[in-house]
Amino acid sequence: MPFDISKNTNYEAHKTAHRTNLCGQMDTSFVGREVSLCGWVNNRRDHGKLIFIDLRDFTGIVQLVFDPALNSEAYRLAKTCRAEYVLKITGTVNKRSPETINQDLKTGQIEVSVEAMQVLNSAKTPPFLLHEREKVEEMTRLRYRYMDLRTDQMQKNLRLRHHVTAQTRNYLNSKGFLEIETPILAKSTPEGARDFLVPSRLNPKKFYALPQSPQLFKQTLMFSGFDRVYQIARCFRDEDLRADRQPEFTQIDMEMTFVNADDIMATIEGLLAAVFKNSIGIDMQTPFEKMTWQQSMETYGTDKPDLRFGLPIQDLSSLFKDTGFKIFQKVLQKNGCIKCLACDSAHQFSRKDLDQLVEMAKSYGAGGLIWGKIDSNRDFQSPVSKFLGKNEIQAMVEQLRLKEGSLVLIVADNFKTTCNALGAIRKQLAQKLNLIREGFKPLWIYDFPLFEWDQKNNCLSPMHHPFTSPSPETISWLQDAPLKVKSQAYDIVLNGEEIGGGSMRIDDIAIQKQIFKLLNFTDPMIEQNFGFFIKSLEYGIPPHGGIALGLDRLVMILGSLTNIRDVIAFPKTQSAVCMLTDSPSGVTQRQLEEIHISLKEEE
RNA sequence: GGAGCUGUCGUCUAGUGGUUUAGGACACAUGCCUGUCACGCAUGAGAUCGCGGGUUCGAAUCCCGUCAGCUCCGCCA
Repeated sequence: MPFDISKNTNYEAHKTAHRTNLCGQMDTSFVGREVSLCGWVNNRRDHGKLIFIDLRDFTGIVQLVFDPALNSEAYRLAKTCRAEYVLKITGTVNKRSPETINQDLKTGQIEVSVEAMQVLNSAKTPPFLLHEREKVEEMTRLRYRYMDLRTDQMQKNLRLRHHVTAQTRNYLNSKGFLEIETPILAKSTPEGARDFLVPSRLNPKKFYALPQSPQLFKQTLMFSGFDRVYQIARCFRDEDLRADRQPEFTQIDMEMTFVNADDIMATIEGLLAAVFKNSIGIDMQTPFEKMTWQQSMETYGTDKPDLRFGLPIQDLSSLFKDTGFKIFQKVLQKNGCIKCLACDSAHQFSRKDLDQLVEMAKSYGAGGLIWGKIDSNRDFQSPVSKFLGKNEIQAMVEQLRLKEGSLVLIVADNFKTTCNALGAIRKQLAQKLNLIREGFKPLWIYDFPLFEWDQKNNCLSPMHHPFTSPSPETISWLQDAPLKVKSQAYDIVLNGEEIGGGSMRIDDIAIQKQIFKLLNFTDPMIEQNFGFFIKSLEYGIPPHGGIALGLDRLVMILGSLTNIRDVIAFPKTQSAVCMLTDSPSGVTQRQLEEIHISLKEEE
């Protein structure tokens, strides 16, 4: 069930000098009582001698009635009211006559006959109708964010977000966690995303960096004996934006001492179960499903699979190992693989649809996409069928259990590209065929490779971060075959979104140094960037690990939304601009001089 | 860095080379209305079609460029 504002409001607490109650609170239990209410004019209906105003606050809408016979002054004022005027009224709650009850309104059983009114503020005509938010272009809503935020939807989203952070604090506090803040003006590090830099006025030519995450600080707090800490931490990464990525975002960031990965996962499962139960009333099954990285890539083509539908990727490499089909031959010679998706309802896919899927595969770097349909003669109708042997087709039909009307989509390329392309197409098919079931499907992905190969720089790079502990089972490969080493890292995935990730950390200085070496960090570089950290490892540090949840994404999923801008009060556009404040913007010459910066002329 | 989609009164949109003086709905203004509830009725105001070039007798419409928004690839330890 969706988040309900009324169930999460302490009405008594909102009593003030101006008002006795809230609008959405009004029901038949108030009949006969005099109340004072404050709010905005949602709508005015002027019948000449009788005026209705729908008064709105964050809890809902209540109908006010203005009758000149009751109070001519209030009636006269009501005539002048327009949408979004701010009112304070005092009146009596009356039961509506049966024929005037509005079933669509929570407060529709009653209305307030206004005896006194004060217009606290007037308003210009709003730039868009609040109840038409869904239709209004996002650009307009972001420009007038203060109006957008008045809408039911945004009120609900941000109140849900608050509820999630409140629940998080409650839960973690009860488990012995301390909330400790770490610096926002932090240190730039060479690894990972681009840093946002902040020049230092007091230290010419030097820069702080905004933290990409509080990683090293929270580990350091473990070294200091705080045992377990968390933080609702703002993080900054100067990378391109997406529907689920903003340059500044919020993590529920935590770290624990004397634990193993299972302890951390159990803690997160408890936290998420509490959050789901208390915010949207969903009971989550714990423990969550777990899957190795390898299995996830093989089966779903991604490390963040959406388990609300099946449609597994299947491997055809061995089936085609002796094929005469040149494309497959070449791929297999280069240690690539042949994988496919198979589904029913081939008739739903026009030639145009299939061409689009081919384009999609190409956009993910695949050489192409081979498609084929099983027709009524159980033949494989495909542009490439003439290149395939009869027995190969027969074997494929059997392995994939194809029947009339089956559609097969094959990608042959290197492992990563094949998975990537088919993973994306799998999601596309599920959407088109309406296979995505309602509900929430969390799972853990674990057993990640410790490193991946960076093609561009021709070196190893950490899959998670350089402080991730190798798994004991594979650590012996570190020197000779580092790409075979698995890490003690884990991601939590929900409905196809990565909502968090963490790891057990390295607590052995020798291993930490070895990893830095493997990553091609030179000694001076280590000293300069992680000097304090390496040094601290020498002073007795406990085994520790942690995790960070993406709060924005979590709330987005809880609210059944499709972009995180809708759960952020003041988000930025795809070009990282704030449409409300028009940041970023230029600064004065004087400001620049103070921070020892001169600007290059535009080329 | 790349691909795709979008841009017309305040808002949402119709319009795909010529009866377009750019139409409608909602919002807005004025007036009427005692039971409406995204009230109703009447009248009115409101857009040189994101911006700049080009093609054409003629451009909101076609072409090129550019800007902005969105989705995606790359990127995001």
